[in-house]
Amino acid sequence: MDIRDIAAKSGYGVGTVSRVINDQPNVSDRARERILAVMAELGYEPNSNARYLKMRSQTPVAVFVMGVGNRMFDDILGPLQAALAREGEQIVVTYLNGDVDEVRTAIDYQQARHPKGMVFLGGELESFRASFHEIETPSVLVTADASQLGFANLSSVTIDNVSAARSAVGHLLERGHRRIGIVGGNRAGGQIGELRLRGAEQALHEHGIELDYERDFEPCDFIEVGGYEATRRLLERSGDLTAVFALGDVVAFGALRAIVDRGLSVPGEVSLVGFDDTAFSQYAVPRITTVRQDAARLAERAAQLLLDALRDGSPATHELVDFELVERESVRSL
Amino acid sequence: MDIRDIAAKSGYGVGTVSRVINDQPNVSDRARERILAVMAELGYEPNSNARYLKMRSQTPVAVFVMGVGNRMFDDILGPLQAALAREGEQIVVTYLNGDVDEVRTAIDYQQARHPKGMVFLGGELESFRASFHEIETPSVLVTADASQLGFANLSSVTIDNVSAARSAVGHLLERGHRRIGIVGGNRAGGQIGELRLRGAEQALHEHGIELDYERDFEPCDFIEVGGYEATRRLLERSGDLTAVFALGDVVAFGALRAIVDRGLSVPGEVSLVGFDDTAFSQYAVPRITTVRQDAARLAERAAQLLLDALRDGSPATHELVDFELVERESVRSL
DNA sequence: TTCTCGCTTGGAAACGTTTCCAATTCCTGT
DNA sequence: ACAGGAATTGGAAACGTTTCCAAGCGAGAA
Repeated sequence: MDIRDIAAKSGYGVGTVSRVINDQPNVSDRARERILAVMAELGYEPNSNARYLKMRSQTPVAVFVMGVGNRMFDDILGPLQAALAREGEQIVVTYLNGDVDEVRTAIDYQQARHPKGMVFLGGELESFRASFHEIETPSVLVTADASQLGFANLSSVTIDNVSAARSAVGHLLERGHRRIGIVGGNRAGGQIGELRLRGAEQALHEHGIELDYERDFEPCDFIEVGGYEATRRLLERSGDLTAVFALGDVVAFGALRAIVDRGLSVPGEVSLVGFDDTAFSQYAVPRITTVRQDAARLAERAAQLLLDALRDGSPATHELVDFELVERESVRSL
Repeated sequence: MDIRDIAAKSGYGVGTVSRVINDQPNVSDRARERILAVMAELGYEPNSNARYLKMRSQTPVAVFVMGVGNRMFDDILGPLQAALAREGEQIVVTYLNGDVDEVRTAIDYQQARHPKGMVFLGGELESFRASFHEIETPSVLVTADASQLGFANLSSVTIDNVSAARSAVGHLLERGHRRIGIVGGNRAGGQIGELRLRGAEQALHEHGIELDYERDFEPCDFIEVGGYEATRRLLERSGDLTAVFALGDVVAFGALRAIVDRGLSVPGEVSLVGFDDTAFSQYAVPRITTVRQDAARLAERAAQLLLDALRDGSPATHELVDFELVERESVRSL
């Protein structure tokens, strides 16, 4: 069924029908009414491919979520969608679980549809350096720092991960902790993990302690089981740890369980600080001290950056949003 | 840039170029090579709108996630994407957070693009009865029961929620609990909550107890804060509760916190059982007894049903997958 | 040489829209 | 009654592909 069918049946021309469909002026009420009626009667649906073809218009903003199961991303996704929707921009999200080929395919696929813009949630972007440099679609990285990654063509909004991690570990240090284990940040070298690790190292260094990677650091993916296993190994290796810094709340969740499984209590024997301030750290028993990354604000700024680029063609920008150490119940003073 | 530009520059006709693009036979190696070279040189990218228009082909499978932040959905999404990808089907996911208008818009939008198929994750479908009846795109509901909802045109895969809930509450009953509070399932009447509630009621009934909705039931959304608030209210109202059944693990997470905040211990003073078996219940302290809903299997079956419908036009089917009560540490025998 | 047959190739038509321009109709003021 | 302008309308052209049919070509058979 065609716009021509509608035209024929309604007695008007295709031009008029098209104008009705697109809510354009210069159509008499009579015509509009009649045409709408016929469309309803025939159950007509415009063909969006033809439409997009003709309008040279683009498909909605494509959002890529790098890693499923990290609550932080869920928290960002909602506000992001809301902020974009407010300006009439639809989003289409693709979930990626890290496999390089999969990511490539997905990005290529979406790129081929010429999305208006793209948003990347999450950090394991290193392997895509090559593909990313070619991107000219307005794009923003959320939670990862494009400038540090060397993508001058992409915007990004993130917190200062190294400072944030430094303050988290600093907090532990101020409370008298000296033997601090660090868990999270995956081996492959995700940017986020790396930056947070660097912050931790700095804090330690400022207190005259050099981080012993071999002994006090255990990498893992940002997923509960990763945190659990990594912490288990860490604890096994160095029993004298008095605190654990998890590079993400999901990881902290696993860590908490691992600590308890070892017969230790939090914060009684081992203190724990997380990162992100997702629902987990707010509701866990005990409530977890963590670094708050404001998901809503991140999302909002990302949306704004994208919108700016879409509307005025604003150049790629890098933006930092504030973080905040939120003290709860999982850290004990020594 | 056009397929015609490629044709002109390569010295071949558009037909041949098109055949090269689509990897079709009947093209000499010489031609193929030359055309590929020109395409690379000019950085040509086929216009997918034109292509889809002409091929009357459809956009990828659209997945709708009804409610962001419920870990269960994340757990399903990964395997679902994987299973579909294995058969070459891409997915595009839309996140919905329950607002009726938003859902309508999103579904309309995706429908207009004529997706090959659709998948709905989650249950608050009641308000869309009208729209759903008109769907003729192969679609499957995951986690919700299409037949009970009266959508003969949709497939669905789910567990038997009422039996599962019955066994969960039965477990509590067998352990001697008599004063059981139920929390979760939202007021608006999501199917899932309703079914689980019914199962709980049955179990109680079988033990000669009639559920007092006013006193022992507190509805809430499937989100941590909902579980927290609802449980707080419940506990305030009836202090003699000896167990709480949360209609979802996320809810149980909030419930656990609320119980502890009241100075009660789990399972010492209050036992807790959840539903879903997401990472939360496995890693929580204490580990939560819950009803296992096999996310991977759910996803796999859903993918298969959809694929069948896509390939052979198999009719809508309703499928049940097994559930399992997994006993952990949050239930005490009285 | 001539015929056939199979592989390549070219290009017009079609997919379902929007857009633009020209044509028509309808008012309004004189 | 009529001119002139505004509002409405019709329909051809164009968007960038794929598809189909006809045509070209060469090689092997007769």
